Amino acid sequence: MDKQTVTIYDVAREAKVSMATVSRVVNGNANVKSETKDKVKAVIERLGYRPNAVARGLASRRTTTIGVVIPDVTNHYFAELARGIDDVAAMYHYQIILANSDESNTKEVQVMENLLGKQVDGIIFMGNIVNDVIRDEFKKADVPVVLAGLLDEQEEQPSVNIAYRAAMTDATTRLLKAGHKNVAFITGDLNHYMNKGHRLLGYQDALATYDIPYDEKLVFQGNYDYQSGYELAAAVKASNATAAVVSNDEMAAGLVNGLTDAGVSVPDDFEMITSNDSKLTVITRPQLSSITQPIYDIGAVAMRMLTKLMNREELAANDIILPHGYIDRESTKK
Amino acid sequence: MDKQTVTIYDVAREAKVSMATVSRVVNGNANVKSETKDKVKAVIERLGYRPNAVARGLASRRTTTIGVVIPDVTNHYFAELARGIDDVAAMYHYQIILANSDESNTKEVQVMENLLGKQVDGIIFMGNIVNDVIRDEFKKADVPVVLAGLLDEQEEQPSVNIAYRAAMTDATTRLLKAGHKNVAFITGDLNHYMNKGHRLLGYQDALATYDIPYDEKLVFQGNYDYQSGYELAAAVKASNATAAVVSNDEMAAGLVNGLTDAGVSVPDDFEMITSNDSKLTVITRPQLSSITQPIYDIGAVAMRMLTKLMNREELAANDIILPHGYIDRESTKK
DNA sequence: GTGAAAGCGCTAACAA
DNA sequence: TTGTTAGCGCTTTCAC
Repeated sequence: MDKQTVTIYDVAREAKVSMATVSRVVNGNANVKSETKDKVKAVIERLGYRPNAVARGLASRRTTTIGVVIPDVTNHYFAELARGIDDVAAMYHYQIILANSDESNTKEVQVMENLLGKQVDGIIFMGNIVNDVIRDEFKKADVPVVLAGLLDEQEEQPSVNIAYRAAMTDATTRLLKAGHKNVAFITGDLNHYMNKGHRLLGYQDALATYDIPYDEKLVFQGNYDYQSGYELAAAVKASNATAAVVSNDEMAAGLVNGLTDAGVSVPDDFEMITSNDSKLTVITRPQLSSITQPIYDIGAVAMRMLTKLMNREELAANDIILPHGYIDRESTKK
Repeated sequence: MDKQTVTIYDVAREAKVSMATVSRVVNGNANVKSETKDKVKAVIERLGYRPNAVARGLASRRTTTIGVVIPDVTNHYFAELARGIDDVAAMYHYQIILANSDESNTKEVQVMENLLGKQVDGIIFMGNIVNDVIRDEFKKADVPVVLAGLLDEQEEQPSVNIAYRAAMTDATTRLLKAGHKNVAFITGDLNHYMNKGHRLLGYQDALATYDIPYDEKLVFQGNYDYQSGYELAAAVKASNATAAVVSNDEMAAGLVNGLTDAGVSVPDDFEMITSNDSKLTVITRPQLSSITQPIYDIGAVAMRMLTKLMNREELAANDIILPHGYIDRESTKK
């Protein structure tokens, strides 16, 4: 049960070479005669030597570990991002330290400090909001930080996202085109920049195009989960809305069930479009028409971007926008 | 952008004490005069000193990092386990290196090696099967490994689970009691010990109690996902089954939708019970009656167990079984 | 192509 | 209560 017994020193002795040479073969350095390389490799194999990454990290000042702060792994949207991150991290031989933040500023700061203490080579940050406190933490980090599925109003950090505003315009337009005059906009906290500064504007853009006045009574805020969507159903039904665009799938699932339970038939009496195209969209009845977005890819691209930053390579663009789409299912009429 | 500049040495110099003393205050060692402690703390504050966990890990041979191997973060069941793990890990000041394995033996072995190379203090392993290859890897680990939501046929590793066999007996009995003679057993790969060695036996136990012969034609294997459940619907409908117990929620969601789409009304024509009580159970229509299990707690308890093992404390029990329950929803008749 | 040696930043005896 | 001094296992100049 005691850790690590065979060291680079043992290998050097057994192979009758210096530690430096062993280090070279372990790290694939070309400057080793192929015959010594073979000899060393044989000893490594025989002794079952496994390099100590901690010692290596201390000596080289690179840990090949990155930090990932996630609001909650249990949330499918973020889990999907995380999966994209982990896959390309593995591809580049990085490990991931994952930390749940619950979007609490206190926790976010604390996990950032932990991560930095562990000497991660970079950080990918997910969440719903970037405020001064956390922006400050980014500044204190001596390593690159990239945002995945998150926009900083200040645009200080590299990020990868989709065009939330345009996507919301598309979805709203789809409904307006069908003749709806009163389309509800159902979203999360409007203090979140992505909602207020992007989605809402996209919704308004569409209204403007159809010369429909913006009506605050048609915007509803939930907290992104199923229950809040379900509870919103009553208010939505009571409003004069005949359709809705929803910012995320869990709320949309709640809404469609809530509406159905309240005797409102979707899509006959009420049409709706959601935003994430997650598996939930096909589980609900009716299935949910949705904006499509490459969530996994957002994570993957963010991680790829981070590897470049860690290698001090130039970035072609600081804020990457991945393409989105739309798919018709059963919550809209043909 | 360069890492860590102020070291323990800088603090010592500024505070006019030795490194040892600084180390003591940082680690909360009691043997420091409170006035020197204050002095040192002030300097730490002023300089913005942040201990280097890598150096600490090398010197102390403890990294306060644990490895978590997970089949796929994107799977809600495992994500929930991971959340439980992370929460108690944070509570004990451990960080988590998360690695997706996709249940591929190759990947599992590889991530185990990575983790061990990083000198993690312990590992929590999740998956569906423990075979010789991976058992060997556990043996090679010089740190404790605990299984969460996974049983080893050999019972070599500490683990935490629920009584899958009894739970399945309960669910099956619920259906048998209602008068069903032909209850289907729908599960994942029967090569998985948890299915073959526990759930199936539990199903058979219930049948035996009701003197109903076991019929292989009533057992269906899927691969745990929505699609496979949906596709199984046709075969299930074609069989003489009038009810079913299902091993996981995604398959159950697929099955209920598949059945409904095929004109079979649940629960009127067909009753079913699922196993995880996840949010999916309330999203589907009808909502799914389910075995309830404390998934988050399984992760949490596994992590707690690991902390004990890492401290070389005695374990009261090697294989912990957490209580399960049952909840009636709409996929069974009252 | 290979080796010697000086750290990387910290902890943990052991002294004092 | 505090300081001194070895390391921890590796990378990385710098010589040879």
